[in-house]
Amino acid sequence: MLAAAKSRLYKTRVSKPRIDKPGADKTAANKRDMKERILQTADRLFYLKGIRAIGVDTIAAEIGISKRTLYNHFPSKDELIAAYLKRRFVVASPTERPATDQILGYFDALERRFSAKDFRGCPFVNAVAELGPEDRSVKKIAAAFKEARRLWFRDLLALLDVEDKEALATQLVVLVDGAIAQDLVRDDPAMARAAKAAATVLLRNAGADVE
Amino acid sequence: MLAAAKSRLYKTRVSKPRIDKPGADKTAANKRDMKERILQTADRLFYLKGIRAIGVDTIAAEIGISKRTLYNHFPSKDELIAAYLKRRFVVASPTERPATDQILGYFDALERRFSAKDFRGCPFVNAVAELGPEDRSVKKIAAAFKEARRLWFRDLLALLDVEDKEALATQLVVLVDGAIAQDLVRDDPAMARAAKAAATVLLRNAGADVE
DNA sequence: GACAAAGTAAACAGGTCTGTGTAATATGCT
DNA sequence: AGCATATTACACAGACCTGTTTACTTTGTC
Repeated sequence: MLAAAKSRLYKTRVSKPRIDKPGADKTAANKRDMKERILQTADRLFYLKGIRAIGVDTIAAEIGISKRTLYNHFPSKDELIAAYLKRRFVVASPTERPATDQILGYFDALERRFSAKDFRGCPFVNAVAELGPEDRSVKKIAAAFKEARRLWFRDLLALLDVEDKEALATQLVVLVDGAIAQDLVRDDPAMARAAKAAATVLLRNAGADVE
Repeated sequence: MLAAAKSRLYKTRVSKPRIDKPGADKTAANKRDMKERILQTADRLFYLKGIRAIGVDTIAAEIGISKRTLYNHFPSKDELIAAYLKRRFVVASPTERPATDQILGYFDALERRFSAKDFRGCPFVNAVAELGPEDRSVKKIAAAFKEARRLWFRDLLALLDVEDKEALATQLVVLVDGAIAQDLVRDDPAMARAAKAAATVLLRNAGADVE
């Protein structure tokens, strides 16, 4: 009764259902889940709508948690943004397939991504464009990602017998980012095919066996 | 005296120096100047700091005019953004130089722009990234610009004897935007050179006389 | 000198955003 | 059963943003 009497001071807070609220489970495992769930939602909204366009309120509301909980997992929006970008930092690992297949297949995968409804350009380029180059930490992550992808191409090129694999790898990432930028603005997945055609010419010109 | 008595109602507004305020000249010619001056300042700030990062207050304060004056020239910030992008919509006109020189020279010019202190990527791509693809008008202007540049390349290629100039023109703009995106993130003007080298290979492969 | 046009400062309305404070409540673990 | 911890709802501070209003001033022109 004491609790009830006290709670009358606070608007309409007597005893809410609170049945299947998302944050109900408080085990250590689910605490990690919560962080991951916040990241997943932030990823989707930041990427689709823009980092500046999405407030922390929106993210919390989308998950169904309070803003306070979000701030218990991430000390600031900046930290959440950094975590979002770090989580996007995934570079494909080389497979058993022939190197040329993997390189040219990358452009096929790109075209498939362009065709997806929820594609909205490169999250790293977008973040730098949105937050400005003054944001050192964001730019650093973005630059690291771009270099990692360049190295992925370079290591595949090393398996081939091409001249100047460093330069060629740089040209390939230029083609990739160019296709992405063009598709972002023009909504034309064929840009990936154009980039692939160019990549094919460059590979053949460098002495690789293509086709 | 009456005016003085009245004005006492308003804080500290008795008679300010107002000597060489920018908006002092009110001829029709200078009215155009004012609009242009607003656009110039908006351009610089929007491009360097980002459209969302700059408020209309900041622009007005930078010029030394009142916010009201700015709103007398542009009915809303959206209109100012649109005018900013339209003003950026400048495509080089073809010159007397040989077509290959013009095409490859474009990448040299790109490298020079990358090296400039105030380069910050493609204003159209940045605007789409910042404002989101839902902003139809911005995306439309951006797409039109990209297409205009592609046509510029295509018309130059038409002067050469190359096969499939449409496809090659697309590949060239992919290289241009790729170099821009890479430089934006990595601050490396050499990206323009990498794109130029790739363009050279593509041109030669298509049957153009290069070098 | 009078007047219209354009500009000015400053406050304001109404909105959004990040981040914090607080009291109450729910849950897992011992 | 009791305790630590996580979570909740909600209010709020403080900042900034777009756009408007108001009373007044400056300027060129007639």
